[in-house]
Amino acid sequence: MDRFVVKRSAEEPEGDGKRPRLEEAAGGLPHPSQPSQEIRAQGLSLEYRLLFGRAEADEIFQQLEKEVEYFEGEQTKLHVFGKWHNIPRKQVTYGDPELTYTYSGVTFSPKPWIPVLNHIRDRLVLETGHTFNFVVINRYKDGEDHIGEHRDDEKELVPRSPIASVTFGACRDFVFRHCDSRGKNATRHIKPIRLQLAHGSLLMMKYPTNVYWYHSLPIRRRVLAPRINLTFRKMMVVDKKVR
DNA sequence: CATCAAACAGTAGA
DNA sequence: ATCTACTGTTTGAT
Repeated sequence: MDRFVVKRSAEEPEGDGKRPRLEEAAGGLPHPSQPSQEIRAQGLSLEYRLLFGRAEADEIFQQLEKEVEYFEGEQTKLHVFGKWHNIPRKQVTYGDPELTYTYSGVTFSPKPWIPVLNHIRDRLVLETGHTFNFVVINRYKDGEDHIGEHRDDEKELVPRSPIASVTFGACRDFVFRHCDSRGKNATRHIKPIRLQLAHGSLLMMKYPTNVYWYHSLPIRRRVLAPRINLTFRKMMVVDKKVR
């Protein structure tokens, strides 16, 4: 791994701006309890660290397995290239009640917050100084479950707000690819960036990562255990359009 | 109107 | 013999 810069920064209060954010002014500076790795490439800005120790992560994982209720029925299907597919994972959204979230033409309403999710969310505020009002939970039952390349570029996201990706359970490869180096007509040759996301880890995806970089969780047949990933976001309240 | 897809299937190469 | 990475899909939504 020599094509991107990894910097150690245990104490750095904020990565991308000179001025403190409003949230920090309100809630105090973040207090990271673990050293973080900064991962940078052109247009990519990530911060990776462990958020929970082994014992606490184990406990949260079990709680998630017991208490999270995933979408069923229509909400587990996706229409792509003229065909309907069952998504190769389980998925659900939780969040503040007035929010909605749309992808691939389907609008989701979040389920109301539950204690285990608030526990994780509180820790994120404490450690990063950012607040979140919405979370997408994906459960990959084993290495066959996966998600294809995409960007988190939904309209409802607060512009430039970071996305916090928290992982529990099996460690899986996670791949970033630059939009200009995908497919046959690639205009540039930017090598993909591969990360491994460990049990209890946090990956902060900061602006402008999602403008230029696609990410995916590819199939890994040797992985037999489940992984639960939670992506916490900050969404805007959008008036529902009446047509 | 042009773009392009949170899916899979097929295939080549490791 | 697997497994992985890359290409194409071909149609409806934005």
